[in-house]
Amino acid sequence: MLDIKWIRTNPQAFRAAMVKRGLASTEHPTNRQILAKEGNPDNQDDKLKALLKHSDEVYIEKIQPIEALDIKRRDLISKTEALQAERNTINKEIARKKAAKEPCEVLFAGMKEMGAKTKEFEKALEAIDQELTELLMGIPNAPSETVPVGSDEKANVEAHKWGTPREFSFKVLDHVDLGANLGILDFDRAAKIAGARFSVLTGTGAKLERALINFMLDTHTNLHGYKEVLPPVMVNSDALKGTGQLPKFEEDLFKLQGYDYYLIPTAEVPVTNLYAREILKEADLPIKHCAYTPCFRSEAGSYGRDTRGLIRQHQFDKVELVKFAHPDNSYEELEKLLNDAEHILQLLGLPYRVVTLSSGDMGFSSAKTYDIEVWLPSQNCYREISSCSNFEDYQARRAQIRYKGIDAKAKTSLVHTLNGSGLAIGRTWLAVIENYQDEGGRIFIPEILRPYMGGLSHIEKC
RNA sequence: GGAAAGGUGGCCGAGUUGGUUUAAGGCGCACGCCUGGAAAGCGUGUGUGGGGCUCCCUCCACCGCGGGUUCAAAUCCCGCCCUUUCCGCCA
Repeated sequence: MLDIKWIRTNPQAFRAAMVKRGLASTEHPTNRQILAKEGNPDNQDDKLKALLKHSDEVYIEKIQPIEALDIKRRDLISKTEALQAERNTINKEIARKKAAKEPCEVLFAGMKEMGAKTKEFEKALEAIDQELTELLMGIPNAPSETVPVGSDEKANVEAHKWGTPREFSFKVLDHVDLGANLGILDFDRAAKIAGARFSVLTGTGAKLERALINFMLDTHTNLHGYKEVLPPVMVNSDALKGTGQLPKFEEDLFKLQGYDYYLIPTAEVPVTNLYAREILKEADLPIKHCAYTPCFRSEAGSYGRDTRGLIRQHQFDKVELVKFAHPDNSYEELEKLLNDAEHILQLLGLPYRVVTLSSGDMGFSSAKTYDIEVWLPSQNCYREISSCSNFEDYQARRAQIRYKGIDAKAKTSLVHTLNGSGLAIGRTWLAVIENYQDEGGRIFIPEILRPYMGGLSHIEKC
Protein backbone atom coordinates (compact mmCIF):
# COMPACT_ATOMS: atom_id res chain seq x y z
CA MET A 1 0.00 0.00 0.00
CA LEU A 2 1.24 3.46 -0.83
CA ASP A 3 1.26 6.23 1.75
CA ILE A 4 -1.73 8.53 1.41
CA LYS A 5 0.42 11.36 2.75
CA TRP A 6 2.98 10.75 0.04
CA ILE A 7 0.21 10.71 -2.56
CA ARG A 8 -1.15 14.00 -1.18
CA THR A 9 2.20 15.79 -1.08
CA ASN A 10 3.69 14.33 -4.28
CA PRO A 11 0.81 14.21 -6.73
CA GLN A 12 3.09 14.50 -9.78
CA ALA A 13 5.33 11.63 -8.74
CA PHE A 14 2.28 9.52 -7.91
CA ARG A 15 0.66 10.17 -11.29
CA ALA A 16 3.89 9.39 -13.14
CA ALA A 17 4.22 6.12 -11.21
CA MET A 18 0.70 5.07 -12.11
CA VAL A 19 1.27 5.89 -15.78
CA LYS A 20 4.41 3.72 -15.72
CA ARG A 21 2.32 0.95 -14.25
CA GLY A 22 -0.03 1.17 -17.22
CA LEU A 23 -2.99 2.51 -15.26
CA ALA A 24 -3.69 5.30 -17.76
CA SER A 25 -5.98 3.89 -20.42
CA THR A 26 -4.96 4.66 -24.00
CA GLU A 27 -8.65 4.58 -24.94
CA HIS A 28 -9.89 7.41 -22.73
CA PRO A 29 -10.71 10.57 -24.78
CA THR A 30 -8.36 12.78 -22.74
CA ASN A 31 -5.50 10.36 -23.18
CA ARG A 32 -6.28 9.90 -26.88
CA GLN A 33 -5.88 13.62 -27.36
CA ILE A 34 -2.52 13.53 -25.64
CA LEU A 35 -1.44 10.63 -27.84
CA ALA A 36 -2.61 12.58 -30.91
CA LYS A 37 -0.42 15.52 -29.86
CA GLU A 38 2.53 13.13 -29.71
CA GLY A 39 1.84 11.84 -33.21
CA ASN A 40 -0.23 8.75 -32.31
CA PRO A 41 2.50 6.21 -31.63
CA ASP A 42 1.38 2.68 -32.49
CA ASN A 43 3.83 0.76 -30.32
CA GLN A 44 2.59 0.12 -26.76
CA ASP A 45 5.84 1.23 -25.14
CA ASP A 46 5.89 4.48 -27.14
CA LYS A 47 2.28 5.17 -26.17
CA LEU A 48 3.20 4.70 -22.55
CA LYS A 49 6.18 7.01 -22.85
CA ALA A 50 4.06 9.65 -24.61
CA LEU A 51 1.50 9.55 -21.80
CA LEU A 52 4.30 9.72 -19.25
CA LYS A 53 5.52 12.99 -20.77
CA HIS A 54 2.13 14.48 -19.95
CA SER A 55 1.42 12.65 -16.73
CA ASP A 56 0.06 15.83 -15.10
CA GLU A 57 -2.85 15.98 -17.55
CA VAL A 58 -3.34 12.27 -18.14
CA TYR A 59 -6.64 10.77 -17.07
CA ILE A 60 -6.17 7.97 -14.56
CA GLU A 61 -9.41 6.41 -13.44
CA LYS A 62 -8.27 5.27 -10.02
CA ILE A 63 -6.75 8.52 -8.79
CA GLN A 64 -9.67 10.92 -8.50
CA PRO A 65 -11.78 8.97 -5.96
CA ILE A 66 -8.74 8.54 -3.74
CA GLU A 67 -7.99 12.25 -3.66
CA ALA A 68 -11.65 13.08 -3.03
CA LEU A 69 -11.94 10.58 -0.19
CA ASP A 70 -8.77 11.88 1.42
CA ILE A 71 -10.24 15.39 1.63
CA LYS A 72 -13.56 14.08 2.90
CA ARG A 73 -11.80 11.98 5.49
CA ARG A 74 -9.72 14.77 6.97
CA ASP A 75 -12.71 17.07 7.10
CA LEU A 76 -14.70 14.49 9.04
CA ILE A 77 -11.81 13.88 11.41
CA SER A 78 -11.68 17.58 12.32
CA LYS A 79 -15.42 17.65 13.00
CA THR A 80 -15.38 14.47 15.06
CA GLU A 81 -12.42 15.50 17.16
CA ALA A 82 -13.84 18.94 17.89
CA LEU A 83 -16.96 17.27 19.22
CA GLN A 84 -14.97 14.78 21.27
CA ALA A 85 -12.85 17.55 22.75
CA GLU A 86 -15.95 19.44 23.85
CA ARG A 87 -17.44 16.35 25.40
CA ASN A 88 -14.21 15.66 27.27
CA THR A 89 -14.19 19.17 28.68
CA ILE A 90 -17.71 18.89 30.05
CA ASN A 91 -16.93 15.45 31.40
CA LYS A 92 -14.00 16.80 33.39
CA GLU A 93 -16.23 19.54 34.76
CA ILE A 94 -18.77 16.93 35.90
CA ALA A 95 -16.07 14.91 37.59
CA ARG A 96 -14.74 17.97 39.35
CA LYS A 97 -18.18 19.09 40.60
CA LYS A 98 -19.03 15.59 41.66
CA ALA A 99 -15.84 15.40 43.72
CA ALA A 100 -16.65 18.77 45.29
CA LYS A 101 -20.19 17.55 45.94
CA GLU A 102 -21.64 20.37 43.86
CA PRO A 103 -24.74 19.83 41.74
CA CYS A 104 -23.81 18.86 38.21
CA GLU A 105 -27.04 17.55 36.68
CA VAL A 106 -27.41 20.65 34.50
CA LEU A 107 -24.31 19.59 32.64
CA PHE A 108 -25.92 16.30 31.62
CA ALA A 109 -28.12 18.12 29.14
CA GLY A 110 -27.05 17.56 25.58
CA MET A 111 -24.32 15.11 26.50
CA LYS A 112 -26.29 12.13 25.32
CA GLU A 113 -26.91 13.79 21.97
CA MET A 114 -23.25 14.63 21.62
CA GLY A 115 -22.36 11.06 22.33
CA ALA A 116 -24.75 9.86 19.66
CA LYS A 117 -23.49 12.42 17.18
CA THR A 118 -19.88 11.43 17.86
CA LYS A 119 -20.74 7.80 17.29
CA GLU A 120 -22.44 8.71 14.04
CA PHE A 121 -19.35 10.58 12.85
CA GLU A 122 -17.12 7.72 13.91
CA LYS A 123 -19.20 5.26 11.90
CA ALA A 124 -19.04 7.50 8.83
CA LEU A 125 -15.30 7.88 9.30
CA GLU A 126 -14.84 4.16 9.59
CA ALA A 127 -16.71 3.66 6.33
CA ILE A 128 -14.54 6.24 4.58
CA ASP A 129 -11.36 4.74 6.03
CA GLN A 130 -12.38 1.33 4.82
CA GLU A 131 -13.23 2.58 1.35
CA LEU A 132 -9.98 4.52 1.13
CA THR A 133 -7.92 1.54 2.30
CA GLU A 134 -9.66 -0.66 -0.24
CA LEU A 135 -8.85 1.79 -3.03
CA LEU A 136 -5.24 2.10 -1.88
CA MET A 137 -4.93 -1.69 -1.69
CA GLY A 138 -5.88 -1.76 -5.35
CA ILE A 139 -3.02 0.57 -6.29
CA PRO A 140 0.26 -1.11 -7.25
CA ASN A 141 3.62 -0.04 -5.88
CA ALA A 142 5.47 2.84 -7.54
CA PRO A 143 8.37 1.60 -9.69
CA SER A 144 11.84 2.63 -8.62
CA GLU A 145 13.75 5.23 -10.71
CA THR A 146 16.02 2.54 -12.16
CA VAL A 147 13.20 0.38 -13.53
CA PRO A 148 12.94 0.39 -17.34
CA VAL A 149 9.66 1.93 -18.48
CA GLY A 150 7.58 -0.35 -20.64
CA SER A 151 4.21 -2.02 -20.89
CA ASP A 152 5.19 -5.71 -20.76
CA GLU A 153 8.03 -8.25 -20.69
CA LYS A 154 9.31 -7.11 -24.10
CA ALA A 155 10.65 -3.98 -22.35
CA ASN A 156 12.68 -6.01 -19.85
CA VAL A 157 16.40 -5.34 -19.95
CA GLU A 158 19.09 -7.98 -19.68
CA ALA A 159 21.43 -6.96 -16.85
CA HIS A 160 24.12 -9.62 -17.25
CA LYS A 161 24.85 -13.22 -18.21
CA TRP A 162 26.88 -15.96 -16.55
CA GLY A 163 28.27 -19.14 -18.06
CA THR A 164 27.98 -20.51 -21.56
CA PRO A 165 25.27 -22.93 -22.61
CA ARG A 166 26.82 -26.30 -23.33
CA GLU A 167 27.13 -27.55 -26.93
CA PHE A 168 25.51 -30.95 -27.29
CA SER A 169 26.76 -33.43 -29.87
CA PHE A 170 23.53 -35.42 -29.63
CA LYS A 171 19.83 -34.69 -29.59
CA VAL A 172 18.95 -33.42 -26.11
CA LEU A 173 15.91 -34.77 -24.28
CA ASP A 174 13.77 -32.71 -21.98
CA HIS A 175 13.45 -33.52 -18.28
CA VAL A 176 10.12 -35.26 -18.77
CA ASP A 177 11.59 -37.89 -21.07
CA LEU A 178 14.85 -38.10 -19.16
CA GLY A 179 12.99 -38.47 -15.87
CA ALA A 180 10.63 -41.13 -17.23
CA ASN A 181 13.50 -43.12 -18.79
CA LEU A 182 15.45 -43.01 -15.54
CA GLY A 183 12.38 -43.90 -13.48
CA ILE A 184 12.71 -40.85 -11.21
CA LEU A 185 9.78 -38.69 -12.34
CA ASP A 186 6.19 -39.89 -12.71
CA PHE A 187 3.36 -37.69 -13.95
CA ASP A 188 0.89 -40.49 -14.69
CA ARG A 189 0.68 -41.70 -11.13
CA ALA A 190 0.63 -38.10 -9.87
CA ALA A 191 -2.43 -37.51 -12.05
CA LYS A 192 -4.07 -40.55 -10.52
CA ILE A 193 -3.68 -39.39 -6.94
CA ALA A 194 -3.99 -35.63 -7.42
CA GLY A 195 -4.43 -34.46 -11.01
CA ALA A 196 -2.81 -32.31 -13.64
CA ARG A 197 0.09 -30.08 -12.60
CA PHE A 198 1.31 -32.50 -9.94
CA SER A 199 4.32 -34.77 -10.00
CA VAL A 200 5.84 -37.68 -8.12
CA LEU A 201 9.59 -37.95 -7.64
CA THR A 202 11.02 -41.38 -6.86
CA GLY A 203 14.37 -42.87 -5.95
CA THR A 204 17.34 -40.69 -6.85
CA GLY A 205 14.88 -38.12 -8.24
CA ALA A 206 13.43 -37.58 -4.79
CA LYS A 207 16.91 -37.65 -3.33
CA LEU A 208 18.07 -34.95 -5.76
CA GLU A 209 15.17 -32.72 -4.68
CA ARG A 210 16.17 -33.19 -1.04
CA ALA A 211 19.83 -32.60 -1.88
CA LEU A 212 19.02 -29.32 -3.61
CA ILE A 213 16.97 -28.10 -0.64
CA ASN A 214 19.74 -28.88 1.83
CA PHE A 215 22.50 -27.53 -0.39
CA MET A 216 20.68 -24.22 -0.84
CA LEU A 217 19.80 -23.83 2.84
CA ASP A 218 23.34 -24.69 3.91
CA THR A 219 24.84 -22.25 1.43
CA HIS A 220 22.59 -19.39 2.48
CA THR A 221 22.97 -20.01 6.20
CA ASN A 222 26.71 -20.82 6.26
CA LEU A 223 28.05 -18.60 3.48
CA HIS A 224 25.53 -15.78 3.06
CA GLY A 225 24.48 -15.13 6.66
CA TYR A 226 20.77 -15.90 6.50
CA LYS A 227 18.94 -17.36 9.50
CA GLU A 228 16.82 -20.35 8.63
CA VAL A 229 13.13 -20.47 9.51
CA LEU A 230 10.60 -23.23 8.95
CA PRO A 231 7.18 -21.54 8.93
CA PRO A 232 3.61 -22.81 8.61
CA VAL A 233 2.55 -23.51 5.05
CA MET A 234 -0.98 -22.40 5.86
CA VAL A 235 -1.61 -18.78 6.72
CA ASN A 236 -4.58 -16.58 7.53
CA SER A 237 -5.97 -13.80 5.35
CA ASP A 238 -4.26 -11.08 7.40
CA ALA A 239 -0.86 -12.42 6.43
CA LEU A 240 -1.83 -12.53 2.77
CA LYS A 241 -3.05 -8.95 2.95
CA GLY A 242 0.26 -7.99 4.51
CA THR A 243 2.30 -9.15 1.56
CA GLY A 244 -0.23 -8.08 -1.09
CA GLN A 245 -1.69 -11.38 -2.37
CA LEU A 246 -5.07 -10.37 -0.96
CA PRO A 247 -7.50 -8.84 -1.65
CA LYS A 248 -6.62 -8.62 -5.34
CA PHE A 249 -5.32 -12.06 -6.20
CA GLU A 250 -7.49 -14.50 -4.26
CA GLU A 251 -8.11 -16.68 -7.34
CA ASP A 252 -4.40 -17.57 -7.46
CA LEU A 253 -4.59 -19.20 -4.04
CA PHE A 254 -5.86 -22.46 -2.59
CA LYS A 255 -8.22 -21.78 0.30
CA LEU A 256 -9.17 -24.34 2.91
CA GLN A 257 -12.88 -24.90 3.00
CA GLY A 258 -14.52 -23.66 6.18
CA TYR A 259 -11.38 -22.00 7.58
CA ASP A 260 -9.64 -18.67 7.22
CA TYR A 261 -6.58 -20.59 6.08
CA TYR A 262 -4.86 -20.54 2.73
CA LEU A 263 -2.00 -22.67 1.42
CA ILE A 264 0.98 -20.38 0.95
CA PRO A 265 1.92 -19.50 -2.64
CA THR A 266 5.46 -18.70 -1.44
CA ALA A 267 7.37 -18.61 1.86
CA GLU A 268 7.50 -14.85 1.36
CA VAL A 269 4.06 -14.70 3.00
CA PRO A 270 4.74 -16.39 6.36
CA VAL A 271 8.32 -15.15 6.64
CA THR A 272 7.65 -11.49 5.80
CA ASN A 273 4.70 -11.51 8.19
CA LEU A 274 6.83 -12.91 11.02
CA TYR A 275 7.38 -9.33 12.13
CA ALA A 276 3.94 -7.95 11.28
CA ARG A 277 2.85 -5.24 13.75
CA GLU A 278 6.29 -5.25 15.37
CA ILE A 279 8.82 -2.50 15.88
CA LEU A 280 12.32 -3.79 15.19
CA LYS A 281 15.57 -2.38 16.55
CA GLU A 282 17.32 -0.27 13.94
CA ALA A 283 20.67 -1.83 14.89
CA ASP A 284 19.33 -5.31 14.05
CA LEU A 285 18.76 -4.38 10.40
CA PRO A 286 19.12 -5.95 7.95
CA ILE A 287 17.40 -9.08 9.24
CA LYS A 288 18.00 -11.92 6.78
CA HIS A 289 15.97 -15.13 6.68
CA CYS A 290 15.92 -18.12 4.41
CA ALA A 291 13.17 -20.72 4.42
CA TYR A 292 12.38 -23.93 2.65
CA THR A 293 8.67 -24.58 2.08
CA PRO A 294 6.42 -26.24 -0.42
CA CYS A 295 4.39 -23.64 -2.34
CA PHE A 296 0.87 -23.97 -3.68
CA ARG A 297 -0.60 -22.05 -6.59
CA SER A 298 -3.91 -22.48 -8.36
CA GLU A 299 -2.42 -21.28 -11.66
CA ALA A 300 -5.83 -19.91 -12.59
CA GLY A 301 -5.50 -18.16 -15.90
CA SER A 302 -2.50 -20.11 -17.06
CA TYR A 303 -4.46 -22.94 -18.68
CA GLY A 304 -2.49 -24.43 -21.50
CA ARG A 305 0.73 -22.71 -20.52
CA ASP A 306 3.70 -24.91 -19.59
CA THR A 307 1.50 -27.96 -19.29
CA ARG A 308 4.41 -30.29 -19.96
CA GLY A 309 6.82 -31.08 -17.17
CA LEU A 310 7.77 -29.51 -13.90
CA ILE A 311 7.84 -25.85 -14.94
CA ARG A 312 4.39 -24.92 -13.67
CA GLN A 313 2.97 -27.08 -10.88
CA HIS A 314 0.23 -26.65 -8.29
CA GLN A 315 2.74 -27.70 -5.66
CA PHE A 316 6.46 -27.07 -5.77
CA ASP A 317 9.37 -26.68 -3.38
CA LYS A 318 11.24 -23.44 -2.98
CA VAL A 319 13.96 -21.96 -0.82
CA GLU A 320 13.12 -18.32 -0.24
CA LEU A 321 15.29 -15.42 0.87
CA VAL A 322 13.65 -12.61 2.82
CA LYS A 323 15.22 -9.39 4.11
CA PHE A 324 14.07 -6.59 6.35
CA ALA A 325 16.29 -3.64 5.48
CA HIS A 326 16.89 -0.03 6.39
CA PRO A 327 15.34 2.26 3.76
CA ASP A 328 18.72 3.96 3.22
CA ASN A 329 20.38 0.84 1.86
CA SER A 330 17.60 -1.44 0.66
CA TYR A 331 18.78 -1.26 -2.95
CA GLU A 332 22.28 -2.36 -1.97
CA GLU A 333 20.61 -5.22 -0.10
CA LEU A 334 18.66 -6.09 -3.25
CA GLU A 335 21.92 -6.41 -5.22
CA LYS A 336 23.38 -8.62 -2.48
CA LEU A 337 20.28 -10.77 -2.36
CA LEU A 338 20.45 -11.19 -6.13
CA ASN A 339 24.12 -12.20 -5.81
CA ASP A 340 23.26 -14.75 -3.14
CA ALA A 341 20.65 -16.35 -5.41
CA GLU A 342 23.00 -16.25 -8.41
CA HIS A 343 25.73 -17.89 -6.34
CA ILE A 344 23.64 -21.06 -6.11
CA LEU A 345 23.53 -21.37 -9.90
CA GLN A 346 27.25 -20.62 -10.13
CA LEU A 347 28.05 -23.36 -7.63
CA LEU A 348 25.86 -25.73 -9.64
CA GLY A 349 27.54 -24.60 -12.87
CA LEU A 350 24.26 -23.75 -14.56
CA PRO A 351 24.34 -20.92 -17.15
CA TYR A 352 21.90 -18.09 -16.53
CA ARG A 353 21.09 -14.49 -17.22
CA VAL A 354 19.65 -11.72 -15.07
CA VAL A 355 16.85 -9.53 -16.36
CA THR A 356 15.55 -6.24 -14.94
CA LEU A 357 11.79 -6.31 -15.24
CA SER A 358 10.05 -3.35 -16.85
CA SER A 359 7.46 -1.27 -15.05
CA GLY A 360 4.66 -3.15 -16.81
CA ASP A 361 5.98 -6.65 -16.10
CA MET A 362 6.74 -6.29 -12.39
CA GLY A 363 4.62 -7.85 -9.68
CA PHE A 364 1.93 -5.71 -8.07
CA SER A 365 3.75 -5.01 -4.79
CA SER A 366 7.28 -4.65 -6.13
CA ALA A 367 9.27 -1.45 -6.65
CA LYS A 368 12.04 -3.23 -8.54
CA THR A 369 12.45 -6.83 -9.64
CA TYR A 370 15.28 -8.85 -11.15
CA ASP A 371 14.48 -12.23 -12.65
CA ILE A 372 17.16 -14.88 -12.84
CA GLU A 373 16.65 -17.14 -15.83
CA VAL A 374 18.44 -20.46 -16.14
CA TRP A 375 19.40 -22.04 -19.43
CA LEU A 376 17.18 -24.93 -20.52
CA PRO A 377 18.69 -26.89 -23.44
CA SER A 378 15.39 -28.57 -24.33
CA GLN A 379 13.67 -25.22 -24.84
CA ASN A 380 16.82 -23.55 -26.17
CA CYS A 381 16.16 -20.50 -24.05
CA TYR A 382 16.45 -19.02 -20.57
CA ARG A 383 13.56 -19.64 -18.17
CA GLU A 384 12.75 -17.93 -14.87
CA ILE A 385 14.14 -19.72 -11.82
CA SER A 386 14.19 -16.83 -9.34
CA SER A 387 12.59 -13.46 -8.86
CA CYS A 388 14.28 -10.95 -6.55
CA SER A 389 12.40 -7.84 -5.51
CA ASN A 390 12.57 -4.78 -3.33
CA PHE A 391 9.11 -3.87 -2.12
CA GLU A 392 10.37 -0.76 -0.33
CA ASP A 393 7.76 0.10 2.34
CA TYR A 394 4.76 -1.17 0.37
CA GLN A 395 4.41 -4.48 2.21
CA ALA A 396 5.74 -3.01 5.46
CA ARG A 397 2.93 -0.46 5.51
CA ARG A 398 0.32 -3.17 4.99
CA ALA A 399 1.87 -5.51 7.53
CA GLN A 400 3.00 -2.69 9.85
CA ILE A 401 6.64 -3.74 10.10
CA ARG A 402 8.64 -0.86 11.52
CA TYR A 403 11.98 -0.06 13.07
CA LYS A 404 13.25 2.46 15.55
CA GLY A 405 16.63 3.71 16.69
CA ILE A 406 17.65 3.32 20.33
CA ASP A 407 17.72 7.06 20.97
CA ALA A 408 14.67 8.25 22.92
CA LYS A 409 13.91 10.84 20.28
CA ALA A 410 14.29 8.33 17.45
CA LYS A 411 11.36 8.15 15.09
CA THR A 412 9.53 4.98 14.19
CA SER A 413 9.67 4.26 10.46
CA LEU A 414 8.66 1.50 8.11
CA VAL A 415 11.32 -1.01 7.07
CA HIS A 416 11.90 -2.02 3.48
CA THR A 417 11.11 -5.65 2.71
CA LEU A 418 12.86 -7.69 0.04
CA ASN A 419 12.67 -11.24 -1.11
CA GLY A 420 13.84 -13.58 -3.77
CA SER A 421 13.82 -17.24 -4.62
CA GLY A 422 17.07 -18.84 -3.76
CA LEU A 423 15.98 -20.88 -5.72
CA ALA A 424 12.86 -22.62 -7.00
CA ILE A 425 13.77 -26.26 -6.34
CA GLY A 426 11.67 -27.93 -9.03
CA ARG A 427 13.03 -25.71 -11.76
CA THR A 428 16.56 -26.21 -10.47
CA TRP A 429 15.96 -29.95 -10.48
CA LEU A 430 14.94 -29.93 -14.12
CA ALA A 431 17.77 -27.55 -15.06
CA VAL A 432 20.28 -29.97 -13.52
CA ILE A 433 18.69 -32.92 -15.27
CA GLU A 434 18.66 -31.24 -18.66
CA ASN A 435 22.01 -29.46 -18.58
CA TYR A 436 23.92 -32.44 -17.20
CA GLN A 437 22.47 -35.22 -19.39
CA ASP A 438 24.75 -37.38 -21.50
CA GLU A 439 24.12 -39.28 -24.71
CA GLY A 440 23.11 -42.39 -22.80
CA GLY A 441 20.46 -40.51 -20.82
CA ARG A 442 22.48 -40.52 -17.62
CA ILE A 443 22.71 -37.42 -15.42
CA PHE A 444 26.06 -36.12 -14.19
CA ILE A 445 25.75 -34.80 -10.63
CA PRO A 446 27.60 -31.50 -9.97
CA GLU A 447 30.44 -31.93 -7.47
CA ILE A 448 28.86 -29.57 -4.96
CA LEU A 449 25.75 -31.79 -4.66
CA ARG A 450 27.54 -35.10 -4.24
CA PRO A 451 27.95 -34.90 -0.46
CA TYR A 452 24.19 -34.52 -0.33
CA MET A 453 23.67 -37.53 -2.61
CA GLY A 454 25.72 -40.03 -0.70
CA GLY A 455 28.70 -39.43 -2.99
CA LEU A 456 26.75 -40.40 -6.10
CA SER A 457 28.35 -39.10 -9.32
CA HIS A 458 25.62 -40.00 -11.82
CA ILE A 459 21.93 -40.76 -11.89
CA GLU A 460 21.34 -43.90 -13.88
CA LYS A 461 18.31 -45.98 -14.69
CA CYS A 462 17.14 -47.77 -11.61
C1' G B 1 -13.71 -31.11 21.60
C1' G B 2 -14.34 -30.10 27.40
C1' A B 3 -12.68 -27.22 31.88
C1' A B 4 -10.01 -23.38 34.48
C1' A B 5 -6.94 -19.01 34.75
C1' G B 6 -5.27 -14.87 32.28
C1' G B 7 -4.60 -10.78 28.22
C1' U B 8 -2.76 -2.94 30.64
C1' G B 9 3.01 0.96 27.06
C1' G B 10 10.05 -2.37 25.08
C1' C B 11 9.52 -5.42 29.84
C1' C B 12 7.43 -5.83 34.93
C1' G B 13 3.26 -4.00 37.27
C1' A B 14 -0.80 -0.76 40.00
C1' G B 15 -5.58 0.56 38.87
C1' U B 16 -12.03 -3.91 39.10
C1' U B 17 -17.58 -0.22 45.15
C1' G B 18 -17.54 3.51 37.06
C1' G B 19 -15.58 10.17 37.61
C1' U B 20 -8.86 15.49 38.58
C1' U B 21 -5.00 7.93 36.81
C1' U B 22 -8.18 10.74 29.99
C1' A B 23 -2.83 4.95 32.43
C1' A B 24 0.68 5.49 38.89
C1' G B 25 5.28 3.24 40.07
C1' G B 26 9.54 0.33 38.78
C1' C B 27 13.04 -1.82 35.22
C1' G B 28 15.35 -0.94 30.73
C1' C B 29 17.01 2.69 27.33
C1' A B 30 18.80 7.82 25.65
C1' C B 31 20.89 12.50 27.04
C1' G B 32 23.03 15.66 30.87
C1' C B 33 25.46 16.47 35.75
C1' C B 34 28.99 14.20 38.94
C1' U B 35 34.07 11.20 38.13
C1' G B 36 41.02 10.65 36.41
C1' G B 37 37.70 6.79 34.01
C1' A B 38 33.64 3.72 35.26
C1' A B 39 29.84 2.10 38.59
C1' A B 40 26.56 4.13 41.94
C1' G B 41 23.87 8.59 42.64
C1' C B 42 21.09 12.89 40.86
C1' G B 43 18.29 15.37 36.91
C1' U B 44 15.63 15.31 32.21
C1' G B 45 13.41 12.54 28.53
C1' U B 46 11.27 7.99 26.71
C1' G B 47 4.20 4.00 23.76
C1' U B 48 1.36 3.74 18.89
C1' G B 49 -1.70 5.87 15.19
C1' G B 50 -4.14 10.12 13.35
C1' G B 51 -5.82 15.61 12.65
C1' G B 52 -4.15 20.85 12.78
C1' C B 53 0.81 23.06 12.45
C1' U B 54 5.34 21.89 10.82
C1' C B 55 9.98 25.96 14.92
C1' C B 56 7.45 24.94 18.98
C1' C B 57 3.10 23.13 20.17
C1' U B 58 -1.85 21.35 20.39
C1' C B 59 -6.05 18.22 19.91
C1' C B 60 -8.26 13.16 19.18
C1' A B 61 -8.22 7.84 19.52
C1' C B 62 -6.09 3.35 21.54
C1' C B 63 -5.72 -0.79 28.31
C1' G B 64 -6.67 -8.45 23.30
C1' C B 65 -10.97 -7.52 19.39
C1' G B 66 -16.14 -6.14 18.63
C1' G B 67 -20.81 -4.63 20.63
C1' G B 68 -23.93 -2.84 24.84
C1' U B 69 -25.36 -0.01 29.54
C1' U B 70 -24.26 5.26 31.24
C1' C B 71 -23.89 12.24 31.37
C1' A B 72 -19.21 9.32 31.93
C1' A B 73 -16.06 2.57 30.96
C1' A B 74 -9.19 -0.05 31.63
C1' U B 75 -13.16 -0.61 35.45
C1' C B 76 -20.07 -3.10 34.67
C1' C B 77 -22.78 -6.60 30.88
C1' C B 78 -22.70 -9.74 26.21
C1' G B 79 -20.09 -12.11 22.08
C1' C B 80 -15.47 -13.43 19.88
C1' C B 81 -10.04 -14.12 19.50
C1' C B 82 -5.43 -15.41 21.60
C1' U B 83 -2.07 -17.41 25.52
C1' U B 84 -1.12 -20.82 29.58
C1' U B 85 -2.50 -25.20 32.44
C1' C B 86 -5.41 -29.73 32.98
C1' C B 87 -8.56 -33.60 30.51
C1' G B 88 -9.87 -36.06 25.80
C1' C B 89 -8.16 -37.24 20.79
C1' C B 90 -3.83 -37.56 17.80
C1' A B 91 1.66 -37.81 14.25
